[in-house]
Amino acid sequence: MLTIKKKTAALLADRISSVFGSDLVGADELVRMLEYPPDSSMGDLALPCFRLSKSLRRSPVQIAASLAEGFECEEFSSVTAVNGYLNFKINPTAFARRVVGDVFRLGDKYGSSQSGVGKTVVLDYSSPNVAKPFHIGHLGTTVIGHSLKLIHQFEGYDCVGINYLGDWGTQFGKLIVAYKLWGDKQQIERGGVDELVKLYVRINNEIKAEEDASVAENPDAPRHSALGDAARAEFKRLEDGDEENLALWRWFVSVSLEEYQKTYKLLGIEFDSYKGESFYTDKMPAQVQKLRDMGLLELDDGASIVNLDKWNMPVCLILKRDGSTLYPTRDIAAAVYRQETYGFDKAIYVTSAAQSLHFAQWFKVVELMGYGWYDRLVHVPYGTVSINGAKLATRTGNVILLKDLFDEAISRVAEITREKHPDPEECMRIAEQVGVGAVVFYYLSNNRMRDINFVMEEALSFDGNTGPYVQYTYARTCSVLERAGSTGKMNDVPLTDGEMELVKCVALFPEKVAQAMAEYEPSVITRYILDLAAAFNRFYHDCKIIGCEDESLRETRIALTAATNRVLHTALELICMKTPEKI
RNA sequence: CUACCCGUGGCACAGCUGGAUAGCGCGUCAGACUCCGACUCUGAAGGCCGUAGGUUCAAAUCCUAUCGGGUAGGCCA
Repeated sequence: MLTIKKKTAALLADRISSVFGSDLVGADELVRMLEYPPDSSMGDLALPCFRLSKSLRRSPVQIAASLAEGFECEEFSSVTAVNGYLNFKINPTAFARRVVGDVFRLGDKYGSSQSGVGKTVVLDYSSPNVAKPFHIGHLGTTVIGHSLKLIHQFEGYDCVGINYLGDWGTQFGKLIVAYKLWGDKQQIERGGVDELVKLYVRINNEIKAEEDASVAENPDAPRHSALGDAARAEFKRLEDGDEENLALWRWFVSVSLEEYQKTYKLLGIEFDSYKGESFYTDKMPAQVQKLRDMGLLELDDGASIVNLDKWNMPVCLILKRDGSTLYPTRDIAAAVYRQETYGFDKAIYVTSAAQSLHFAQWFKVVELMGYGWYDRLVHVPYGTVSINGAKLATRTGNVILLKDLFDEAISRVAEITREKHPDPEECMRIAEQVGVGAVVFYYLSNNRMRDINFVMEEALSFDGNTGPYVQYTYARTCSVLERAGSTGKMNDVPLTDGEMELVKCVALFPEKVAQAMAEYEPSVITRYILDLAAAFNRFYHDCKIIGCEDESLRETRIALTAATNRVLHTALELICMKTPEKI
């Protein structure tokens, strides 16, 4: 399948060499040079000839004129030179026929260039911390990460989605102490992760109180807490394989996971691996030894570090003064394991931009260690989220749990759908798809690097550029097709501007998918969906479809609707949106 | 102090591998449709693209400086 640009570039390359007898400009180069004019009245595609003027030693105006002179082919109804631009007007019927034909022929593969066939990509995303709240701060990594996985799968990659759970560390010592002191098994079984969080918050407060008291008593002595000591001791026992503590730890993890699964299910997310931090504890020493053997490790103030001065970065800490490991150590060990296990062509890490330095550092360390695959590591950062203008803070209670966010969204939608759908089950199903979709669409509308101020009212709005708007449009196409009873057929009828705009928009999809993947940017798809929905709604408004008198025109319009329906479906799924046929 | 990210109409955002009159949504005002689904569509008002220099035939887009906001920076993750 060829996109308009590729097809045009191929024709142009021939044209240029036959007119100027020069092979200076290749088709690939021309694809990059071609652009869409700001106004379609100028043309559907344009080649600015300014950059060619140096190599062809002629003025842009002359070049455009020479190329336009007698340039005829069936693809274009006209090729004209305007102020140094070579403007192409597409032959509408042939073009529409080809585009819609591609959509019908390729079905749910339309838009994919299959550029990832035979390659493997590992995606590390979502990764919540066990026994800590799963809140909207995790929405970015979860939704962007999964969307990137879907996009890569669509392009033919073998994908491994990894939920790198925060399931190890001193917080488990604290949790064990807290549970033994105040915990209630049945309460946790009933209340789930919320109860664990309560225990965790309580012990942290008590430890802080003890420390403050110790300072008040003797300002010169270091801060101290008996509970803190107990927590460290329990974690040590856990590390040493104490059965009782291990059992508790497993239980805490499974209770937390159970809760997260509910949210994942709403979003349609499944992971291929849940290997968390705990899995890598025994894989770190080998990497530390390798660093030491290679002479990369330096002692600094008792800690083991890798000096990164040469690369204008602060040192990367590998071991604490007491010899215990750190975050970068674990990430390096995990990357090595994943390369050995999956042989990835790309490993993508979706985390907050706040961690950019951390990733830059350990990526560099991996390179220094001589691992040839260091350049396959990709950090995909995203901006931070605030709520109503205020920063997220567990302590002050300024958090919105993901499950509460989705519950709220769903119940608001349910109030509206209830009138239309008396069947409670159907009503809830639709409310779920639309409510969750509204939040996801809102989040994925922006450039991922932009900081988001999360305003519930806006996220759940139904007007304008929103999830409900595009899902509604999709449902409308479904309804039209159902009433039509067929998927139509492209006939040789003249197309209006509105119809052509829709066809051009459909034709753009493959480019957008490629761009979204190249930039690791799901919002490219989100905005494309908006364009497509708008183009369809204009078409829908201007043209009678089912009620069209002319049979061959009616069939054509139904086919256009079917193509739109197909692409909307594919595109929505790429950004973790459900596609309800009725709303 | 150093590094990275962001700074586009009242609000929230596209456009940034330089290219033809800077786009979309919300809000405001005025219309159309009320039909294939409660929706949607059309038009108007509103921007010296943070500021100042520079490169170029051409700068919202590249470079430099500067201001404002955010994030990170050795024993947390």
